[in-house]
Amino acid sequence: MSGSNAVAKSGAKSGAGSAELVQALVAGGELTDPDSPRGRLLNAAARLFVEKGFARTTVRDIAAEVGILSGSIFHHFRSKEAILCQVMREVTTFARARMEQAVTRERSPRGRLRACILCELEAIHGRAVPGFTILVSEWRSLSPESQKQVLRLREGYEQLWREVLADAGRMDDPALARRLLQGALSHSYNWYRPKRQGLSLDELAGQVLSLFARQGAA
Amino acid sequence: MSGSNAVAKSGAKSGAGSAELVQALVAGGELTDPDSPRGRLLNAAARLFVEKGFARTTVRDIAAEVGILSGSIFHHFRSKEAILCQVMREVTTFARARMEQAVTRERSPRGRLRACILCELEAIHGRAVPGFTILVSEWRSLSPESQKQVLRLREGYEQLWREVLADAGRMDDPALARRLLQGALSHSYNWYRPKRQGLSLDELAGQVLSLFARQGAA
DNA sequence: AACGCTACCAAGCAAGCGCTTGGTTATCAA
DNA sequence: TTGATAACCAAGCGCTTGCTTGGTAGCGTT
Repeated sequence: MSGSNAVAKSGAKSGAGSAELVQALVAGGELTDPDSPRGRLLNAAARLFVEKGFARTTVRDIAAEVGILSGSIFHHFRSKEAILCQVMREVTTFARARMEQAVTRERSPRGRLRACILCELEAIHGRAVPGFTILVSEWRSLSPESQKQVLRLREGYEQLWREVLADAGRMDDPALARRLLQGALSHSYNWYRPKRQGLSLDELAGQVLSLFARQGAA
Repeated sequence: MSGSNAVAKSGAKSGAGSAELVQALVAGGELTDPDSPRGRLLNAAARLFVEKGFARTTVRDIAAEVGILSGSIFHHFRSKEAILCQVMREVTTFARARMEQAVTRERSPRGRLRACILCELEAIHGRAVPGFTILVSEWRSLSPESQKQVLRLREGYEQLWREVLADAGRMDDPALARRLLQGALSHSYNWYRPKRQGLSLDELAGQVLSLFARQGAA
């Protein structure tokens, strides 16, 4: 929970917007500068992977998105899969930093759980963490070695979730609760449409919270 | 979609086993005979789609699985996507019939909900409904027209779920509950391993039930 | 002016893809 | 015996894919 990473070192205040958080992570070398050619490629790839899926996105698509030719991509990345891997790494890093920030702001255990839920929902649906859904939907497109790399980064994120869950209620098994929650939340990408339903992300987070923690501990 | 040999294992509960159900549906023209060449192709395709995903499965893979050459597939199906579509249609048909059977056996609302959860878990993890996970994981691989076809069949399955949910507790919104539940259950495909954890599907169903319906209506 | 470096282009290769074509074999009914 | 039909083979076509190669324009440094 105590951020011993570049975020804290860079002095990111609790209330900093996404722009500042990104800046801090870029400065700490944990994220690629989104204004660099490489960063632009990563962002374009993330968007396309979300939109069409990894297999149906070609390197020509990605290249066209940033206005270069397909071959030029391989000046920046060793392979198409390396792009996916790096996207996942950076998405994970950013999502974790963002959730740490959100959790720190809350005082009550239940408030922290709600913050986590909302945080992940925003990552899935908003533009808060572009490419977040890929972590689930394209997981099997990664080679086992790449999976290990991402998993190592992911562990901190999941650890935070589990701590918050364990604090927030009398769940027999926080790890199980997290898994069910992750499935429920990530699947919402397939049906939640903020305009069509009259349901904001914040309200949805509340509904999820009340379903998963009815007895309302703490 | 159930192979004739997969039945014996899963027919532990009371009532008609899967074999009889498949037979009845085949006789009714709702399912392709799994022993026909076309049926064998559908089964092989379903297995491969689950295992490697639709995009990474080639028609040559499917053909090799049943011992024919790739070109011969197109004697039975118009396109690769038509295979996916048909797999999804038959999986949906079978899963619905199976769940109706399971629900009818139960007397209490809570028992019916539990039966639905277990039923879907068995569809996801067991060999009860091979290819069930594709309905979620490969949904976007279908063309819009094919999606409509499958959706029409799916509607009955979802309707049944919603009725059971509405009966089983004081959920404000059965449709929302179903969606969260569907995400949670289908995601379990990515982490649940019956051998590694000491957790049976039946126990998992119980855990899910108690998390989602804590106040224990009915 | 010469260098080194980053970022990119132009062209295309080898492999793999879904799918087509024309023909062969086995089965079975009339 | 003939003819129809289902099931499949053998060969390969046209296209797309990820990726490679060799070269160049621009820029800051020395």
